[in-house]
Amino acid sequence: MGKKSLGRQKVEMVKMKNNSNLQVTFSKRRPGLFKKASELCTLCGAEIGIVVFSPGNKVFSFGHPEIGNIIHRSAPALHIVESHRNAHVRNLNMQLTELVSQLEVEKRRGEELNHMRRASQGQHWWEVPIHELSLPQLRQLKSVLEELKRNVEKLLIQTTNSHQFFMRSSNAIGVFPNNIEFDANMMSQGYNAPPSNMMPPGFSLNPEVYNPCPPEFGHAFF
Amino acid sequence: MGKKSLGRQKVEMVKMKNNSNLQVTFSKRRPGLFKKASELCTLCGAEIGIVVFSPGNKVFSFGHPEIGNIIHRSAPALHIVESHRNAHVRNLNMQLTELVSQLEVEKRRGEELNHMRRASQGQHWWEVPIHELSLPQLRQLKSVLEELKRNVEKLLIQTTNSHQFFMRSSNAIGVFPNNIEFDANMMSQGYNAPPSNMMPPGFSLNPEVYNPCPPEFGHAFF
DNA sequence: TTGACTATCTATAAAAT
DNA sequence: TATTTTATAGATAGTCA
Repeated sequence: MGKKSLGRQKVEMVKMKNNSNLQVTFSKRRPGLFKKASELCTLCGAEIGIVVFSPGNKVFSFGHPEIGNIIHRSAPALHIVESHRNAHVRNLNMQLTELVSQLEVEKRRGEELNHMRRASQGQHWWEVPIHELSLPQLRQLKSVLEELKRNVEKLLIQTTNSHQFFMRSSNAIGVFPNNIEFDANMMSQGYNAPPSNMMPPGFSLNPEVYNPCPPEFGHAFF
Repeated sequence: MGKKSLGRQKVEMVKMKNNSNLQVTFSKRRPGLFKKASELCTLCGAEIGIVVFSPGNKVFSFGHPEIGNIIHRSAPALHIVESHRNAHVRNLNMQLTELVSQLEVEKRRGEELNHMRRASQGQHWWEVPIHELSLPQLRQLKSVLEELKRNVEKLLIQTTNSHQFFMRSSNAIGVFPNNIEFDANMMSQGYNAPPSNMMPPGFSLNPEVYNPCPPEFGHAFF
């Protein structure tokens, strides 16, 4: 009897022409990618976040570890400054997540707009909801930002206070290397910053979330 | 003659005990992961962003496509509202990247603090630079947020104007489904949002950036 | 879609260099 | 410690159910 199949064939590394093959390949390779990531997390203790926009514009995400694990893994008897820092990070994370979701919505809406334009060539291009949606979204964003700003100002004050406290209680300050530093210039030139993400359980804006079998990783990272 | 090597052996899917093996495995598998991602991008036209924190706390990132490509790939003769949206997204992205980098620095500092605490048990736990660094960082963040808020306000005004323009030029508004909607409640309950990121060329906060051979992808995504 | 199945390609653990 | 080699483990293209 002859061979049942030719088996796997080599595939040229260019965008696939056949669109249905492309879909199948994506559906097979995307979980492969997430599996590789999960293995890297498990074997090496790495922390990984991945976002994938599929050719059909669906969103898939992978993250390890879950945000909750990170927040709670700090030991109970921590130093006051560290808890301030944790609060700060937690706060930023929450606010950031909100910003990110705004962005995501904007992006998806843009894609929708593209689709509608392509789908209705010759028809009325203005028949899109974008100008309707922009106002409430921008207003929402504005209020989120205002709250974020207030929070940061509060933290600034708190940290100032604890800083002064340390100035009084220890003279060790200043002898350690300042190995993390900012300046305003840096910010305006652009840089390479990794994304952060947070996905509380029980709610999904839309995307499929990879929730693998091993307990080691969840669907949020930061 | 006997075999020169046993070849690849199966490895159990748990965190590796031997720390130097772990390092080696990470160094081998991380580029493998990025390669898989790049293949998925190339073959299927997917858009992917990855961030990896190594066991040694280095940061690696992968992104496709480059932010610039996304911004410029919109057709030249686009409708005014869409260009507003693009400006909006671009703006949010830039600001978000700044927030994310702040978060990243906070996170790394937290880990450092943990390391130092573990490393110097019984020594002076207050000998950490955290209370030194917090002030400039918080101040920096505050100014970034203020700028972000100003930008959003500006966009809010611009969008309001274009909205009014459309109100005058078309009566099609309102007949289309409002398929993306926010409300403040949603924001406070948490949701699943994929991260966004932006990494302009020529600058790196710290992390290694994957800059693969094929021209198809760069080191930024969004 | 959503998986099996097979044959083959690719990634990589260990050893050698 | 980094690179190359060896040989197996794992991923997946093509196919069909």
